[in-house]
Amino acid sequence: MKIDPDSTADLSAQIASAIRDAIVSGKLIVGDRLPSEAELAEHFAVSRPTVREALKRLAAQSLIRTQRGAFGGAFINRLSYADAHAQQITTSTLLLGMNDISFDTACEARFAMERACAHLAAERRSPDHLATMRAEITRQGQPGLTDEAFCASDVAFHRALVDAAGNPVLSYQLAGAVEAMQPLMNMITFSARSRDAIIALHGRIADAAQAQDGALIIAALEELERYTRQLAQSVFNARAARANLA
Amino acid sequence: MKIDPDSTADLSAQIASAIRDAIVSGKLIVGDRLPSEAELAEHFAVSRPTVREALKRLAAQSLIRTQRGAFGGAFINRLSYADAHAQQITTSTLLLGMNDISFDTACEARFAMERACAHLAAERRSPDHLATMRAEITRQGQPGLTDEAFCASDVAFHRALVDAAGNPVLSYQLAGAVEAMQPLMNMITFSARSRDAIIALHGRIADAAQAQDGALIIAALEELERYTRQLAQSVFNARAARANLA
DNA sequence: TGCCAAAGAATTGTCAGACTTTTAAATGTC
DNA sequence: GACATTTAAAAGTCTGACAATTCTTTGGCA
Repeated sequence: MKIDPDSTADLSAQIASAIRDAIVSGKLIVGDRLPSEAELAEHFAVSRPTVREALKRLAAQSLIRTQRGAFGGAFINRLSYADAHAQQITTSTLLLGMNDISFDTACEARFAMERACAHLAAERRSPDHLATMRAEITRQGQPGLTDEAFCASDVAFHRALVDAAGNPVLSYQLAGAVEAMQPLMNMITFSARSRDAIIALHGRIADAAQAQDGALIIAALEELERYTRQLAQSVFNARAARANLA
Repeated sequence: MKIDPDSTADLSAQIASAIRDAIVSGKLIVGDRLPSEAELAEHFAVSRPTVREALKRLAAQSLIRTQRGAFGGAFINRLSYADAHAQQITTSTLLLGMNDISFDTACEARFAMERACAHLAAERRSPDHLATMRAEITRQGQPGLTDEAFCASDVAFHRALVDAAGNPVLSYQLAGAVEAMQPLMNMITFSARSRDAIIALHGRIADAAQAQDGALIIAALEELERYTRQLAQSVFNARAARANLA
């Protein structure tokens, strides 16, 4: 592990890169312990605070974890689904929030990916997944539910559908797409009528999953996408009209 | 922005969290300048190195960028597609590399997602996308190409297909799925015969895209998935047999 | 002998203070 | 008004120190 002496970048960034490369390339493997901060400082010919900044960068990406005490130190982390998941959601949320992505673009991407799970979900769904979906549908019909709670339940429903595909990689990838949409969905006001329409479509999806009919799931998802985009359109139009009047 | 005085976590982690929350929740918006390190240190009642470690954590996630000099400081970054992309690929690659994901699982997820782009790609593909696909097909047929170069060209081909869907969110999400597979694909030895088969399927995909026929793209992708998984199977079987003999 | 408690050592976490480098604004000069 | 110089603010880095944590070892006791 070497660093380029005439790079203009921060030393801590260079050191973090060097270690990250060693991890990604497999030179350092899960469970390995890095040298102590003092040894790393000596190796890279920098001070300990600089090494520490580099390690914090890696810790922020869940690449390493540190442990205090004798025989503690920095250890290469096994990147868990949960960690990857969390990072994925943070990144997707920020990307959608900061880049003026249109609701349509995000919606299109999300439903396109979700439809990709339909056939696998139909084939592999367990009673557990079906039960979760039914439970969320029930929750969505309860009176007095806030829009936020309705959205959260919607996300839970769709996550159950995705998880039903029984492919953890797919679940992880989809998590970002589905959950990152939530802030955008939260901007929508759901009337009683629109909630009923969405709940009915959810019911069709659950029925189709129960019947293990992938094509039906896709059909319902397509209708849900159409309806969601139309709903968002009318909400945004109404808002724009109000803004013009004021 | 406050930190919990009786948390057991690192101060730098707590401070990073506090600032990250402010960004995600929108209290800090793109372009905003954080207070100087000295001011942050005073605000959180910690030392400057501790603040710096927190800022490095955020910088590792591309949430902020720092600038030296007068009127420099830490600024909230607009998370670009390129940054999100890079993070997505790193995370996915590590997840696949560290968690004993079977080739089949990763392959299934990847092709399921890619098929999700097919109809949009058929509809929106530009001459540019078609040209890229054709160029990569030509490259793949060149004699003397290493397996790594063949894989890289394969990735480029599929990226062109995904980009043809004309949805940046989809491209970003798919990047992880497609590119993270590359290390796994690199474990395969591609014989001349298998290369020819893959190239033929790529040709069918390009033809279907040109004809704007989404169903044909999907059919070719399904065949490609089948073939890829079968190829991997036989390579792994052969390897296992050799291992048993030795 | 066997077990428990205390000492010791290694290592990260945090702090204080100083110095260097970079950068942009303010100032001065022609 | 345009260009060079000064200046100040801020990040980047270093040194040295101490605190907190945790495993190992050692010592004492029954």
